[in-house]
Amino acid sequence: MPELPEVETIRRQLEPLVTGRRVTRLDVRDRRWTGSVGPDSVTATVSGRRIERLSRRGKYLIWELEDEVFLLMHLRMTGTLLVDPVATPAHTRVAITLQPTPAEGCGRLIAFVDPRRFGTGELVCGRGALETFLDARLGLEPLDPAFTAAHLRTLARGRQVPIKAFVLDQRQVAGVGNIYADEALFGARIHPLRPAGRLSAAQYGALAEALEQALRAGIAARGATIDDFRHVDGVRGSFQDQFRVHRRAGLPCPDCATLVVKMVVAGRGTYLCEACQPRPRLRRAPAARPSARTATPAGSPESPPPARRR
DNA sequence: AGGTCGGCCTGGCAGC
DNA sequence: TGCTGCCAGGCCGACC
Repeated sequence: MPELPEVETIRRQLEPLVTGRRVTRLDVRDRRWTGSVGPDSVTATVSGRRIERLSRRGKYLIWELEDEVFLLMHLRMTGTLLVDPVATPAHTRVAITLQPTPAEGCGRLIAFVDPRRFGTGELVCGRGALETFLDARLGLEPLDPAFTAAHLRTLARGRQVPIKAFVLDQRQVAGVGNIYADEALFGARIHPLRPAGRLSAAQYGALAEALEQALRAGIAARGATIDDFRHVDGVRGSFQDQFRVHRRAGLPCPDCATLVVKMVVAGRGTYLCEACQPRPRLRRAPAARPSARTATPAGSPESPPPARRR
């Protein structure tokens, strides 16, 4: 599923092919693809405009068109962008035709393909509106120089949600999805269920670093292909070959050979090594008391009844 | 306000 | 073989 490295891979491949060219026509074939602005309006606004830049923030791919028109694409789980597919692929939701260049003599077709139809397109007019849109949805990316241990610690202060849920929250940490969250938490030796606000100072540092490393490794490998993700020419990414825990339940941890386990955190399949990522101790009554199994019979002199809390 | 959960969607696969 | 039903999950909105 496309996370930051996958979207960045697409952006880098697409950028030289589209920058400076004019959109002949944008054809929205699935009316549910567009957000607040209707498909006809998206078509009318985008068609005929020149592409000035292709940028990215978090998992959004941003087509920057002339006159401060921005088309924000989100691939969600199964979205892919294909350039000049041999035939129009099944599940094509949007088709973009680019004006021919003198050198090529023919236009290019870019297809937004998305079997599960979770992907979306959003049209935003004006740079201020773009910033407002993004700032409301996205926090800093781990690749941002300002994304430090101190930043993470401040964000997480007082939060009780599991750290995995926290890093998956795009308003906190932009660009991280299920794959890179698992890999980064393993890299930082942090259990995914640990409350976000209860990491040690060293752990915030390790996590900030591990998130950045995981994303950079993903970009270097041109993303991960589990089932749907493809490069713009249909080629697969290779980061899945470097997974250390993600989707490796029952296989040995690369560091200690303990078998990787799968659990559900924040509704997501979550993979970890329980030896390398020790489970947080449960917060309970301050005084340790004997468990029911080993307790001496109630009322005996050795075992006064435990003090009730509150 | 912080946290949890269901809905969206459909291909693939396990189980019968 | 063919059917049913479950699972995957990013994001949003409803709910507690």
